[in-house]
Amino acid sequence: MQVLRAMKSTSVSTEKDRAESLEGNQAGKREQTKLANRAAILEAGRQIFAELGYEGTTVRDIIRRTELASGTFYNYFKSKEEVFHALHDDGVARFKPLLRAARESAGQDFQAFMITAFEAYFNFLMNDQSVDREIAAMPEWTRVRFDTPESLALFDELKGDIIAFAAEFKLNHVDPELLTASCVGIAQEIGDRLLRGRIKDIDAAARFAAYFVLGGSQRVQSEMQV
Amino acid sequence: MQVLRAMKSTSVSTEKDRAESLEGNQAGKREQTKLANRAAILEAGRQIFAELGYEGTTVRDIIRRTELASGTFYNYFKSKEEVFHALHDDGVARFKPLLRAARESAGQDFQAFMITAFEAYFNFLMNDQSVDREIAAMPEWTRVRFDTPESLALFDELKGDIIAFAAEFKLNHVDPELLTASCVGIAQEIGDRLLRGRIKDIDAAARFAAYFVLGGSQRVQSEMQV
DNA sequence: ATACGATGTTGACGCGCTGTCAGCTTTTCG
DNA sequence: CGAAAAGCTGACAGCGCGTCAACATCGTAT
Repeated sequence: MQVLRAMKSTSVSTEKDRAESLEGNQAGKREQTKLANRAAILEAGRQIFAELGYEGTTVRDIIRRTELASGTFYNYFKSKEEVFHALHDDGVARFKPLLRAARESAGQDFQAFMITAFEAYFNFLMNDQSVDREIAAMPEWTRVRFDTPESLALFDELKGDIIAFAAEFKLNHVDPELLTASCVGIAQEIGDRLLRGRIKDIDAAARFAAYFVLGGSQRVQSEMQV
Repeated sequence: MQVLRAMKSTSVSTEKDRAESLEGNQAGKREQTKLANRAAILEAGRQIFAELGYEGTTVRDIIRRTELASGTFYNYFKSKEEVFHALHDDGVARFKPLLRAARESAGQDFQAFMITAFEAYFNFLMNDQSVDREIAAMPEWTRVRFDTPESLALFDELKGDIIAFAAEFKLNHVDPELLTASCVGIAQEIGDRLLRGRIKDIDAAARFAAYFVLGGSQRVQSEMQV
């Protein structure tokens, strides 16, 4: 049985847009079911991953939560990994505009960019219904991390921004790759602690990270004393 | 068939010590085979994980590389995850003394500690036969990360060191948890790039990281211009 | 030396997941 | 409307999982 009007309202946004864009036009029924099935699988996957963790879920678990037959799954995805990648990429796509907004609101102000960007990331982490959020928050010892092309594109975009600011501030001896990597590493580790509740204050964390990137622990010291 | 004198010379060091310490004494034969079996499984696991990746390997793959029967595996480990954790912990145990050496050689010099510690970590990553090294170097999109109690203990030790230096330098407004987390994040991301060959110069990377932690991008700029 | 209990090993078994494919249903289009 | 294309279905063979009754080996008491 195919899934026609499945998709709960919680469905993944970018994917939903994809569906709706064809729905308005009188798309062929075939086209519609394909979109609906894909969306149903993704939504089921999002739920199951959140419940069972990445390792714990099976393709069968996902498909069982839809009205589709097991074989149909493989018309849309090769494996659970591909489902997760699609969900992950969707999250990245949702975050991208937030990063762009941070850059635009900051103008030439490197410090403002850093604070806004870290804030945007941490808020996104804590509030967006992304798979990564659910997964990372699980009390597991073994975790997964994903480097999709979409992730790498985001990294490159951030690197581009950082290169621009570095040029502005004559940081010509600072390797942009290393600098960007460090920012990402910091965001990851601090984000992880936020998700696990070991740290509560999102804004303080963002300021810490931003000052740290700009001037290291010394700068943090001078800025954080109220 | 039990494995008595299995262990290749490449076997995991800490575990090997455990075996040899009992071998010298006239340990019971039972005791010996237990150690040898455990070691054989670990060594087989190390190889297979390196060949097939974490996700790709099965308990059967591991046991097939030993002379043991499948049921025996479960007398020693609950799952492949537990094998990996043991291998991982072993790596952590091998790294720990290197970190201690860095702290002792640095005396009261925070900068020296940071440089030596990052150098030690990056060299360890690139040269030690750890599972993590092999795994991280694989061209996968999906990766695993492990937070074992052993890892957390290492983190706490590092945090303790950092707290000591922070007190020395009156960094009383710098949250040690966040600072340590940032160091770890930087080490992870840069280490990853070293493993994947995107970056070559280990010492330059260590200096970058150390200066970055101390004084952020500005400090890197002023220190790295030869 | 022998015998017996304890300890550990073995591999076959039932179960569930994987990915496939022949057959069937639905859609498209002339 | 009818034929061809598209795609859904679920049964199936293959394999990994964790278990366990039967068996082998070791330690120990006599």
